[in-house]
Amino acid sequence: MPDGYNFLFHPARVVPMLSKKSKYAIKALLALAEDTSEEPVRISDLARQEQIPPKFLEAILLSLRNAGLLQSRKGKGGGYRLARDPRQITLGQVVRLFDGPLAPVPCASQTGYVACEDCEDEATCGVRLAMKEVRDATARILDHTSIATLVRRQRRAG
Amino acid sequence: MPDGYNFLFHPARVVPMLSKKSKYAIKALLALAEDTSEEPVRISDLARQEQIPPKFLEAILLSLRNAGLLQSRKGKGGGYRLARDPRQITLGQVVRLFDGPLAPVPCASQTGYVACEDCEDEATCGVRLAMKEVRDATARILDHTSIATLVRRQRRAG
DNA sequence: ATATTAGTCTACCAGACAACTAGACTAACT
DNA sequence: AGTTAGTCTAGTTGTCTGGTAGACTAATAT
Repeated sequence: MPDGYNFLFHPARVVPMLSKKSKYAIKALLALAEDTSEEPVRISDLARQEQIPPKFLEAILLSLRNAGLLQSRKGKGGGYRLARDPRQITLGQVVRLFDGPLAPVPCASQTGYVACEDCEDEATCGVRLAMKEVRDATARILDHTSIATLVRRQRRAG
Repeated sequence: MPDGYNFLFHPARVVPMLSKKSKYAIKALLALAEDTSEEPVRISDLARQEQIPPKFLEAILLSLRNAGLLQSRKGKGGGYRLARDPRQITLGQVVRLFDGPLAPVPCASQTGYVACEDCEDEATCGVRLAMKEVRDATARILDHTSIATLVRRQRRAG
């Protein structure tokens, strides 16, 4: 991101907090939550439906499975399903899985605290205090928004 | 950031929302606001005091000057000073200058809106709605925290 | 004038990471 | 045995962060 960056040029964000992985993961979980049939959904079908590069989605779903959020089945009739109730899957879990801690700065993180070496006194550091506020606000939102919440909202809006 | 990333290893955050530039900029502004003497402060002095690589700080201060937040004077007795009241310099301004929009995702941004091409209907997109909440909360904090606020807080804590 | 001081500007660099892609492998069903 | 569909390893490409080096220019002091 150039320093004097002119927003009129509509450039894509360079340092997105939310990676494509997180975004695709949420979209995939949402699609799986909305799928009423009890049959597993194939990667290829999900990829086509949600406009996600198939091989990329494959890696994402695998991570979600390893994290215990999804179940998989191989072979014919196989695919992916949610491993638990959509109310029990929060955006906070997903975002932390793919993008790491929510805090803008490691010294303000709960789940991934790391001290900064250039800081004399953490207790009085203004940057840290402000960033802790941001982290707390972000966590409050993402940890209280579940896949079920999003399904409900989308139904209401659509 | 590896997907199954183990936080126990305390690795430095890989996708920080707050770049070193923003962090150093805030620390420099803070130091300048706390400097009571009316004389300009040299880059080299500021760099030593705040533990910032001098040539890197140089570029940062230049950006802040071009953005109208700092004044500079060349030659002997020269250096940098705040160009305006510390109450009129918010963290939001600084962070947007160096890191771009606050929104985690371009389609949720006020200052740098860009539509996402894989999204069918923006009004019903759950990801966007949640990220807009995050953006609004972040903006509420950073746009209402000024350099003067941080000075006050540090005094109280120290 | 001229030497010194101190900011300005351009250019460059290494390493890391995001966002994909290719292809071999393995389990399950028919 | 053959087909289907997930698993896993290993790239690739392009971009950005966090820095460094060095020439240039303006202001001040002598």
